[in-house]
Amino acid sequence: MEKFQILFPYASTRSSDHPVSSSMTDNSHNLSDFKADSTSGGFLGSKKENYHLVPRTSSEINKDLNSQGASFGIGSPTELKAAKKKGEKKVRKPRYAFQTRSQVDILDDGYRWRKYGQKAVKNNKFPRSYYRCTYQGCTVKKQVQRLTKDEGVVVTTYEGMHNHPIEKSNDNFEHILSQMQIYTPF
DNA sequence: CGGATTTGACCCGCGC
DNA sequence: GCGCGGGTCAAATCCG
Repeated sequence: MEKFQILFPYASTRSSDHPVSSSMTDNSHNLSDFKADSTSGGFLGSKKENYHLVPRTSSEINKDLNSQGASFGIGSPTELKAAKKKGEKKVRKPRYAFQTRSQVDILDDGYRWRKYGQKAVKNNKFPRSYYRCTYQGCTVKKQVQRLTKDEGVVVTTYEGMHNHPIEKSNDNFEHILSQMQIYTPF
């Protein structure tokens, strides 16, 4: 595996005057709803390197990404049909993004993901990949994209929370320890 | 053979 | 209404 480190993106000054919006409205099979709880994201870290998670709000993320010239469609609503039909408040599922510096795109965070799409992103020569957690009933998604600006940087965005434990039997304690760090930064 | 990936089609919201 | 950008579906394909 390969080492990578988390960067703390911050930058920005401008705008989100046009937050890219997207559609998330989903489809036919009603996914079991997210239990949107806007606090903790339950993902974690990986192997041998320790790193910190930086939870952020959608708008913050948007700012960052926009300012880096990589428009990432975060910001959007993940309000679902369910919300519609139930007349509930539009809950936006929280999204958490962070950047890492790595040669590889697939950061192994301990969960098992199934790729369900890949799209070219405007202003970016690298495609964005979409993954969904394969655990039954778990609707967590994540997308990964590399910045053209600096192709050493990979942006990973998580959406939703896992409703189950990590699947992988990870190699060793180091991994577990790094996870513990993740759960306590608040 | 079964699960994961690939990849083009499809769908939706938004701005013009 | 149309086209565009972004997100998802799903059939075909790949791979263990």
